[in-house]
Amino acid sequence: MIRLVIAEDHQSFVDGLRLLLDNEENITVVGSANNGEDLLDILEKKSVNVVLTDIKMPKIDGIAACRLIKKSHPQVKVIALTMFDQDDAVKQMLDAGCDGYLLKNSSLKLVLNALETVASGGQFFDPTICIDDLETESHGKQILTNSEFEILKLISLGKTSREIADIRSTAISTVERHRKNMIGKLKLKGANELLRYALDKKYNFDV
Amino acid sequence: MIRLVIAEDHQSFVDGLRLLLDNEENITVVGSANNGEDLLDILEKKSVNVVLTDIKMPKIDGIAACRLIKKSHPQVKVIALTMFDQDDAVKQMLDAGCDGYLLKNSSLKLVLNALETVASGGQFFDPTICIDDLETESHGKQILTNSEFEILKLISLGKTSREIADIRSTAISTVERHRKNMIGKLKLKGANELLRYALDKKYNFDV
DNA sequence: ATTTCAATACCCAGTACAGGGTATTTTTTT
DNA sequence: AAAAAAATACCCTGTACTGGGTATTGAAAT
Repeated sequence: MIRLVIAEDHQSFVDGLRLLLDNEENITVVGSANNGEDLLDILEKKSVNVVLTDIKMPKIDGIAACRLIKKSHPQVKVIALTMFDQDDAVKQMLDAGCDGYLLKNSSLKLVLNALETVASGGQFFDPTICIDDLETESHGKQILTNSEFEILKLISLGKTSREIADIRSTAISTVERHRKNMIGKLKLKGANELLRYALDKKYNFDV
Repeated sequence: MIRLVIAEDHQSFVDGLRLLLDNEENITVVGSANNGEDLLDILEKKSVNVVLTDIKMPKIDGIAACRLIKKSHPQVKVIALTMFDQDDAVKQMLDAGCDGYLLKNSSLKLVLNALETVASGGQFFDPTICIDDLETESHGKQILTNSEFEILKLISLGKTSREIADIRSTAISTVERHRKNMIGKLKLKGANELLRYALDKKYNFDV
């Protein structure tokens, strides 16, 4: 029997997943949290085998939470959830000792597969995330060029293309071109996702 | 002698503050961190009296960090730093047991005052943050109407107005109207800030 | 020495949203 | 029952950005 806790800051995602997993006989969702602090609280109070946790969460993020869990409850298996295929985040999560990772848009079947695999002592890594890239640190890293990275940082600060162009003393068209290129190579959809990606990336600006 | 650690996301702020405090004889900055995890690490390794910490930080935020510090090192004094006068955050920080809070644009004099006050066992709260408002919980809270709040959540999930209209079975124009009203009453500028606000607010969706 | 890549910059068409105004209906308050 | 607040929906104009395409320049790689 898998006794699962879901930690994810979007409650609707939690609700949806709970609903899907309710039909599974060998899985009980014993609790859910919207942040790392609540997750750790649940671990103190209930008997849990597997934790499915978002990487980016308020209060204590998935990486820090995983580290703390592996220290205090080493028998608990941890599977990371990520929105994007972010090498750095996944790498840090692996470093924190997680037992698997999934993209948030994974099929239910894949989720079940992952849960059962880690519950029985294995590891499960979403096939669409390429581990080889993770090993060759330098390779997966330099996706963005210097200008792109610089612009990404400004985007994360809430600047518009107009403002970024002024700051960098270039034409707006150039900034827009860089945005488009980033959206293309990161496989994002629109300005919103780029902003979200930029905000997410701040995790790694200091690494 | 005050043995201080500064924890703050923006390194430039840390550098600036370090420089200012270097001239103070009774204060030694024994370390600095850009995230909560590193902050806790420093506490393990060095002898520290006072921690000056940002509330919003990667990995482990200031509130969670404060709680953990007060558990493991109850003698260490914690002062919170906030960019804005954010009632909820300050309230949670107080709840976590912090000994004071400052706005980031405080004068050096105020910072020194705060450091010395808490180091000698007192509490120091930035006078421009009104505690009275903090008590009357209901007061500052119900700014957004139900529909607005619902739409804000969908915005935080990255939905466009078109998608939100579909989900809620209303016209796009209605969603756009709610967006405009929110931007107006929250004094924001544009879709980006609304998205950032929506993402920020997730701190409180679960409170 | 030549190819390749990054950075720069422009064009056009189309979408998403802001910022303004207004109007109708339903619900809540009084 | 009347007044106020919330939710709904539409108008128009302007801005920001996407999704295409293309071209020039300098630096790095081969």
